[in-house]
Amino acid sequence: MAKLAGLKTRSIRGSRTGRPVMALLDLLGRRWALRILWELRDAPLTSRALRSACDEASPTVLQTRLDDLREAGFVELGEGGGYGLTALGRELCEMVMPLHRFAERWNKT
Amino acid sequence: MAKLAGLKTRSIRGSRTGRPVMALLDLLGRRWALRILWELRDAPLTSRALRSACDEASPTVLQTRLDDLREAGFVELGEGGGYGLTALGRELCEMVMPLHRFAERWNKT
DNA sequence: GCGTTTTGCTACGGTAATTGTAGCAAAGAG
DNA sequence: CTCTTTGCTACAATTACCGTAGCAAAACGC
Repeated sequence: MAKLAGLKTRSIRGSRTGRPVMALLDLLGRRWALRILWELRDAPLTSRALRSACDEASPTVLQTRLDDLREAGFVELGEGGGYGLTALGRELCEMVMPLHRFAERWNKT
Repeated sequence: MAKLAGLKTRSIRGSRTGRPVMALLDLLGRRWALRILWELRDAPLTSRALRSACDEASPTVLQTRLDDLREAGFVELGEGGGYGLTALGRELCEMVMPLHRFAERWNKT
């Protein structure tokens, strides 16, 4: 119910302001969203493997976020099982990648 | 208390895994974090102006997130009042900017 | 076939984060 | 002094999230 309620109250696409960026920032601002994109960066993972990669995060949120990302068209569930990035998702992931180098330098501040 | 509890349970820098990226993804994954960076992209804003820009978000979270971003060194409070990005924050913001164009295309999917 | 393992996914109670409204003290302007 | 605006906080209510356990279905081995 938490999932449905979340999907009802929040409007991913178009958001309240009508500006697409806001909707995207809203989606990426939810917990584990960026992390999931990050972990799927170079290979699809099964739901269980993804959970392990995400520091054993609760399957409840992971599933919810996976649904969000799937509805947004960034993630898809392969027919042979396992979650992977779509073409659009890979494109988005390309923008998240530079954060790696940045975080390294940031840590030394 | 929510703020202090948040800062206690979560460890922004270094995080649980020790990898800086995870700490950064964790920080940016909190609500309004990305949005705040976005709204401060080209000019400092007062706390009230920022609130208006963020769709009248609750000042409680905004303040908490502002503290988080300040502790991380991305945002600073100018002596004349008003929140602005630090040099590091501007650098990070440069990586968020491309999301704008991307979101426009994404909306047409 | 039958059991075992793994898949994606969900129920449930507890905890933490977020919301929304109201308001404070301090600093500046008139 | 009065009025406005600053950054910031209290408080209760709602929502999101966590952690454990477990389900049905599909794929394995035998």
